[in-house]
Amino acid sequence: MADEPTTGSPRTLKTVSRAFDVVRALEELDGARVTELANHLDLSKSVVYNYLSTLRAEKFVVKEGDTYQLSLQFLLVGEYVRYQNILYRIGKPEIEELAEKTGEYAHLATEQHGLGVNLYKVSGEKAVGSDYQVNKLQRADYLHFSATGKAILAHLPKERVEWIIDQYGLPGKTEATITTREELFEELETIRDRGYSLNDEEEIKGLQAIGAPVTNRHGRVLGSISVSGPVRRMKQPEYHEQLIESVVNTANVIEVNVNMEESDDDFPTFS
Amino acid sequence: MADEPTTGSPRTLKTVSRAFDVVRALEELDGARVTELANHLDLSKSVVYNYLSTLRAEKFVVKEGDTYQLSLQFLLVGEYVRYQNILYRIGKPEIEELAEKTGEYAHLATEQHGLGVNLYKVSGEKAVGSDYQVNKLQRADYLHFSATGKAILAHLPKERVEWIIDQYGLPGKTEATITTREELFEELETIRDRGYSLNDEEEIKGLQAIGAPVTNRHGRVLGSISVSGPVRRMKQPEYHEQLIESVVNTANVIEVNVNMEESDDDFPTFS
DNA sequence: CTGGGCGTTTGTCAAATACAAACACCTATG
DNA sequence: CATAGGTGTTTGTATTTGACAAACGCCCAG
Repeated sequence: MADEPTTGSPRTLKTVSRAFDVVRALEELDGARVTELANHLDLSKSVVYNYLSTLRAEKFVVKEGDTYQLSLQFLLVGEYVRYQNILYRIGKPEIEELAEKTGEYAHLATEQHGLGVNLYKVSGEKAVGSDYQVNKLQRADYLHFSATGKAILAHLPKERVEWIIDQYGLPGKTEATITTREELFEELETIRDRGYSLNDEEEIKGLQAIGAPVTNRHGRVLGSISVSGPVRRMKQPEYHEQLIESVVNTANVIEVNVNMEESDDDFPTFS
Repeated sequence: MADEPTTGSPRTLKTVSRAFDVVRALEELDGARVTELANHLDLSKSVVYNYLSTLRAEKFVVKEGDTYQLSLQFLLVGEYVRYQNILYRIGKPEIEELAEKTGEYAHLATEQHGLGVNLYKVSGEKAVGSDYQVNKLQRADYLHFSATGKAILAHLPKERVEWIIDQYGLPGKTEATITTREELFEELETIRDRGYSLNDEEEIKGLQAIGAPVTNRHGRVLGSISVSGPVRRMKQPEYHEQLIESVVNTANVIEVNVNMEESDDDFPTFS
């Protein structure tokens, strides 16, 4: 209705965007019926019905009785994407070993669209937490308040970090969260200097994490790893040093293996 | 299999379908550039460019240099969908225990759109196979030649089984695969009678699997589990009986727990 | 310096979608 | 048992919106 000037650059297809609005709504509502979705999205029933029918024909949505749900197709495609990721393929067993050795939670993360995504999580023996925490990869989250995130930020080009901050800001999570540019850039330099990152109750009160980046041979950061646990335990001096050693060492092992494999990866895709 | 005349009941949105064509092409090609995709999909460059831009704006695609890839967004949504599935939430730890106890591969599967989807896999100590096999959930596959699939089919309404056969046929995979309706329906009755299913080299030569269904209190089948291993080992009489016992027992435990949690309404399922 | 490859942008017309209203179906309830 | 109000689904139609080809700018190799 309002005359949007035909926005110059990339012409975005509204029909496709709306399809993903439907997907997001189905996620938010944990499945929904036609009318419910129509209200939620401010579209007419018939339009929503057509989107759902199409998504269903594409097998990304299932209908159970009268309610529509996202289908496991997302999981299948998602697992494919994860398996394509070299950091995941190489890092997974190493992270498992790290969790076993330290007994703490271990994480493998990467960056996408300026946010952090966990590729894999394992909990060691000492790690106690809700089943939910361990089993669910939560949504993409800010990079500036996690150990994995800060390790990544520290090795991203400065202009990219600036872009990310412009895009998402630096929202606080606890009293310890870094929320200003200057502080953050200082922190990132410290991280680069000492080779590991620390999340000192900046995300969750009582939780500390130690992270280290994984970069490829060209200096590009592929992602990062971390271990985390209760501050009380994590802060004991000798234990702390030991953990840093383990994390940095594991990151190093992954790095070497990734770079050995990636030499073949520079070829253009065949046919 | 022929195209439907456009005038039909559910009006399907071509723009949305094409967006998913792009997604599938990106999966097939392991990422691609604009021109490559345009050729692959028989669309003009500019059109493909617009689809990619839109998918990127929606964060389901990332651009690395000049090549476009599916993003981890699929994994995040997929993990959400999996976690929504009660069979996964309840079954996962039980399947892990089953794999540990038996030492074999253990699977947790469900049905969607008439095909089988693995929700979870674990490999026990004795199970040796390629890393790939274990780590990757492959695409949705036929139900009629796996132990999990047959256990599911055996407890689906007959008309639904008919629909599935009409839709996908009964393609052979090995010499042992069941490829006729009559044989299959007989087999399904046997499975119902004895309470477990057997895949005797019907999918992969040399591999046997034992499966059992998980149904809810209304008799609707939610999915199934299985263990699998080399025929030589699996066929040893006492071991065989022991495995059946373990599988049926685990399925039962999951069933009880699911039904305790599922106090609410349930709808009959359609595709 | 030049040609051909690429990704991106633009103008235009036809096609594909949004909308509302009608339809069919349920299941509560007076 | 009929009716009212709630679904999901279908249809006709106006027009928004996406498809196309051609042009643009860029980069690299010959």
